[in-house]
Amino acid sequence: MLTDQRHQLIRDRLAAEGRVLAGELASRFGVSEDTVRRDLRELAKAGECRRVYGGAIASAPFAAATIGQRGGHAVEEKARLARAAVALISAGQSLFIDGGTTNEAVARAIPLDLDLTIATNSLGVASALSDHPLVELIVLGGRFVRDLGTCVGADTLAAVAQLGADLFFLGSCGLDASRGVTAFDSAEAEVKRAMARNSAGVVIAVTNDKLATAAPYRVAAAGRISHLVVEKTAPAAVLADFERQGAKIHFA
Amino acid sequence: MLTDQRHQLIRDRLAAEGRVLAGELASRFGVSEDTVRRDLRELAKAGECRRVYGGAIASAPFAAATIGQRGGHAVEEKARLARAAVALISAGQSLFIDGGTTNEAVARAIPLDLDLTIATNSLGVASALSDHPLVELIVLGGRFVRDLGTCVGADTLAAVAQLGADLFFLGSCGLDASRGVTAFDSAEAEVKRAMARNSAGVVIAVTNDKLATAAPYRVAAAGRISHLVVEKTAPAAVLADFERQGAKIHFA
DNA sequence: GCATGTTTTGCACGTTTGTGCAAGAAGCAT
DNA sequence: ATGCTTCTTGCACAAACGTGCAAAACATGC
Repeated sequence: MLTDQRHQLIRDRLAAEGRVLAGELASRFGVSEDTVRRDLRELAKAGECRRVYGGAIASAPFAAATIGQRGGHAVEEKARLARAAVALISAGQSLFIDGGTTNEAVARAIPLDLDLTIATNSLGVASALSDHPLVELIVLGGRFVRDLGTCVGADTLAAVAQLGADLFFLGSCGLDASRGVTAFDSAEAEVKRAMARNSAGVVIAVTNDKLATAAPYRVAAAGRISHLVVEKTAPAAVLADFERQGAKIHFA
Repeated sequence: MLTDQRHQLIRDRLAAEGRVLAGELASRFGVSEDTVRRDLRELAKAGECRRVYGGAIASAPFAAATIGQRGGHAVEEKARLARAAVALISAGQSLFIDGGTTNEAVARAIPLDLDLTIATNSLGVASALSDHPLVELIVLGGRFVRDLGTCVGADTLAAVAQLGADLFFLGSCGLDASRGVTAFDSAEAEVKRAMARNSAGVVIAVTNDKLATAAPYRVAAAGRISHLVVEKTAPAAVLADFERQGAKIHFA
């Protein structure tokens, strides 16, 4: 990867999110953090960003415009979860990625130098992956549900049925050790079930607010979860229940 | 291999990808890296690219040309075309919308209070429509082609085959009265053909630079075009040819 | 036909640039 | 204050670079 190219991508990201993290960029570009830090130093010298501990933020005039817009603190938490989740992926694997903001964060966190085959029914995930040159992207079409940002229905199920994956990144609505993974919508749950059925492993990354909650429609038993990525502050008691049922716990 | 020939190929690649790698070109052309470097130095001297460590990137004036084409100054013209094209839509209709920046502009121009059923294989179109509350949106999945921003392949064709539409907004690569509508890619052309087959009317909105040009793969005969939306400055002679074959001309 | 000059290309050389690693300093958090 | 992460600096190594040179391909002139 060319140095200037990296600089441009950093600029893009600064424009999109207002701030960047050194570690995140490093894993994304497949280079060492030192290199990213050097890049950031150069951009800062050119006045394109301001260097801060941990990364850099877009310089003043621009920052005002975007940072307010996406001010959520959950954004950072989800990005952290996403980085931990991405660590479970190996080159050459094929993945299902479900919808939801956490999974969109996962898609954004996938390094550019990883060759993967990824099938998704989420528009947001597909968009996030559309600039990954090494990712073979398969869009699972169907009836688009606005509230979810994903496609569901018979067409989606048929498309999923034709595929298999090593890992399935399941966007969870509710997660409870006894009731398992649950969703708010029947058709959505059906698609998730199909993806789970055709995947070797199931990965779920959740923020604490989803833990120990349940929604009406059942997607999978807790025992089906291979990897559970949670915040450091997740309640240990809840995690122990999942762990007992075979899930490997990863802290972001 | 001739020197000028090599130069042209490098130019093409710069135009297509925005950057080139010295080593990559060397192995591709079967010459030494030194030769490629000499080529790049010459092109850089002529202002056609900027030399960077590892290769070269398209220089500013050129980058402006392509970026502008994809979203700079032509944007206003495309928005104007899009507004004129949208006027052809009636409430309650079902549409196919193809990929391309012009069609994305069409999608954005669709009023929020129109209830429609729209099927698209373009991520950009789908995203643009994802906030239209009254639009029933169907995503036509398949293998995603980065350069086109659309899905193609057997899955896409199968999805199209199940649907019918009143109007098909065809994103055209080349448009010529005798050769008809043409596309750059075989799989892309196939999807367009399927959409045209299942639609009552075909609408094409084009900027002047696409008129009277042709690409390798044939999509449909000129006689298949129901509505042609063009700029006010489009050459009358060309339009007359289409009109004779049954297309209704609309000026943006 | 042969010699000469020009252009192009590949190779060898030393130099520059970018990158990763290690060690120590500095910043942040608990 | 302690322990962690992140930062800077120096260093080493590999990749890419430019230059000079020689061989080959081609054209040109005698």
